Amino acid sequence: MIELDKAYEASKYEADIYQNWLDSGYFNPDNLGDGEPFSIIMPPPNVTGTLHVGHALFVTIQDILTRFRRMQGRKTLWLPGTDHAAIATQSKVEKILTKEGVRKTDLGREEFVKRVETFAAESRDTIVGQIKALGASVDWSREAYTLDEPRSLAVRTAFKNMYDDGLIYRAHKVINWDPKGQTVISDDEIVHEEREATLYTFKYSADFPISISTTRPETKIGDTAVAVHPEDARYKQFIGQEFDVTFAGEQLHIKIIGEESVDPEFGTGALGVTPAHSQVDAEIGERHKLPFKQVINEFAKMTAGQEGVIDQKTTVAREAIVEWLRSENLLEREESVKQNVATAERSGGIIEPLPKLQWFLDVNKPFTLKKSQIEGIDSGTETTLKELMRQVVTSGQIKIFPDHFNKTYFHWIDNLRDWCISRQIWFGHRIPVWYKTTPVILSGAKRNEESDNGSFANAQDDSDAQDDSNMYVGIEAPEGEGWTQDEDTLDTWFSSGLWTFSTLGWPNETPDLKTFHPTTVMETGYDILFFWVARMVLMSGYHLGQIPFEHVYLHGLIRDSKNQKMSKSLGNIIDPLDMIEKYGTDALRFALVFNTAPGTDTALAEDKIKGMKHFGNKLWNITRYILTNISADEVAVILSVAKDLDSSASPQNDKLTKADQLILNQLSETIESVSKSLNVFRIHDAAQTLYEFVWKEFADVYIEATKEQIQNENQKANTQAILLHILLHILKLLHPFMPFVTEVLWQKLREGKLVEDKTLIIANWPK
RNA sequence: GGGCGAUUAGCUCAGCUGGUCAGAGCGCUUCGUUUACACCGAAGAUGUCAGAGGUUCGAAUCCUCUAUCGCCCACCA
Repeated sequence: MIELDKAYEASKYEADIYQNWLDSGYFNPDNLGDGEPFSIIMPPPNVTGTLHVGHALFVTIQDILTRFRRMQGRKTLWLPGTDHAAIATQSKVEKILTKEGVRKTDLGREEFVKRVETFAAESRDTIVGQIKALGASVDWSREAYTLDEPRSLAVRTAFKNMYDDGLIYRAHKVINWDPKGQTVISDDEIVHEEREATLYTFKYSADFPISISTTRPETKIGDTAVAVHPEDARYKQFIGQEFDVTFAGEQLHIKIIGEESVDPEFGTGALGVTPAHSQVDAEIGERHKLPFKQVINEFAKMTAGQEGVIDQKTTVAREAIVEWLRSENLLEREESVKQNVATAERSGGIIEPLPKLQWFLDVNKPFTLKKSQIEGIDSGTETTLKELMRQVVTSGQIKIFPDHFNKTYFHWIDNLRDWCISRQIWFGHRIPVWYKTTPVILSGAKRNEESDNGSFANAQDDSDAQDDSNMYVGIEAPEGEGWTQDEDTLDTWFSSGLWTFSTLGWPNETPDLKTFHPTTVMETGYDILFFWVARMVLMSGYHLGQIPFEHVYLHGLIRDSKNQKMSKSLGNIIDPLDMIEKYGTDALRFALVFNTAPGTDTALAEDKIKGMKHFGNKLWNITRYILTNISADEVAVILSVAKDLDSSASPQNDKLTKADQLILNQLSETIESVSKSLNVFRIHDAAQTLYEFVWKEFADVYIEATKEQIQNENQKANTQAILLHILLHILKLLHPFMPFVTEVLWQKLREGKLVEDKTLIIANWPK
């Protein structure tokens, strides 16, 4: 019969097996039957380098779900892709250039973007190679990239549609400026770091009646009001009064206002309001129609104040102002406090709130949803993006798993503000807006009477931005001379939000879109529930009137064996390719899903992967044992007996021994349990069940029993048939988890004419 | 400040809708060179399931509180 090596050596087979799968064409749903469609769009890895174990985890989970459904006869699509990851990729390339002593401004925009594209292309190739190494059964013929031409068309179309509906607008607002990265970023790209700070309490000037407290005295140059609680007996009498003071050489006009939001218990109970340099103060400023006085520029330097303050970094100016307060005897108190400082996730720069002209997506503005398949929102009725995002989860149309993330999702939506979608970086989707004249650089632009009256030149004011004839918003560039495209690019999550349908051909009404959208499952990390999952819901709801996916499966983060985050600096990174080389892909895959719960972080030790390699080897040797106990001339008989086993759930064969009956029962229980678990995404349960069945019930008990049974001529054929019967089922059941070793063994059985199906990929899932 | 989650064998964790749920992997101890596998097999040790109340015929599993840890969100200047 067929000879097997004593041990399974994964590296000997994996590459060939994967190539055979590709050649079979079965990763492409066009080559499958007309079963019920099943689709997963792969969360596109960033083209910033190579894959880590986190990627290996999501590839494994998605591949398990995909292979399971394909074997069940569903018309299965798993569509792969990569993400241009605007800021992340740009800064990566900038770092590389810096090492070469080159700055991006030396290259110019066009040349720089070309460099980034080259880097992205190489990175993409690496990533594709790794995804293949992991055994992903994706349809490469449909591979997408967030910045390729079809996706660009989708982005421009989406922008245009939302602009026409008044959801995308351009406005001069206080935004999160990253002085290090020189771009605006959204609320979600901010991370708060707790730091020690000094809270200073002082008066602007000796004749000012109220003391205020702040950790940032330098911003007080931009104060235009002092807010107190309207019921505060200490200050009530001042509300409505206005004062002119000289503060550190700067003339300030301060109005005393009553604000419910001011806490009388904190500090002096009075808040110096700096509308231009604080998100909160900006809101107060809006409510009270206060002037916005900008005193800090894009480089975090002061644009006002006396000598020693103006043109200085904010931190230097702070010292200077405190010094001045001391010398003027205005400083009343200094105390140490803990403070949350907003920093940019990517660059680490400290966020400087600034008023700037940017593009926003309005999440609260009502619009009419023309064609709706959203439960609870009828076609032609009004809704808002926020309501839409909430509704699809409330109604249960989208099911999030594990379900406690529902609460997190709602919590985020409740706190959601308009999304700033423009970025001052070069790499990305250029905003599809053109201006008749070159837009002015807005550095240092002040929001005051002057600027509103025209010093912005071409820059539109909030109110009339929508209908300015000098501006053109379109899918393609406008005809005629003298048009200049907006310099900014879009937040990478804008294009990512379109991912479930831009990958399927939208805005064209393609067969793919019709067949596979809404997609069946979105499988991704819980850490990007807000960034991405919510944005996809928003975009799909708005543009298609559909949910983007029926199920959301959130996986946890992979940590090291000591439960620490993996990072280069800790040197505890587990490289999936190393593991594949050492233990084989199947071992890595099984280790990643074995004994882990969805949505929970998991520790991964190399020992665990090693252990799972042993499991693959066990399977190998089980097959080896069975093959050595079947001779070629027995095959026909064995197959005919095995066929009988297949045809009835509980064979009434009176020759069956107790051991035979037991294992057959255990098999049907295992089949039922595994299918059930996979149906509800309990992958770890399914993995555990299979492990137990294969090793404990089949190998340790039944196979041991067969060593005697097979000597008995009465039982021999039966025993051989049952061994084969169980083995075939195990290979099928285990295939989604360990695709390589199961396929190798399947092919061996095929050589021995023990199975007919050409490949396990489309073998029938056991029932 | 608000929210979410965790606390189960030495380590890492699984235990879905309460009743073979006290488990798995790794590690550990002893024994075993039987032609599937030493990447193995057999036998074995370790846990008042964080603590305190409560619901129940019955709770690791549901409720309340407490403690510790982790994460997310947030404008206390």
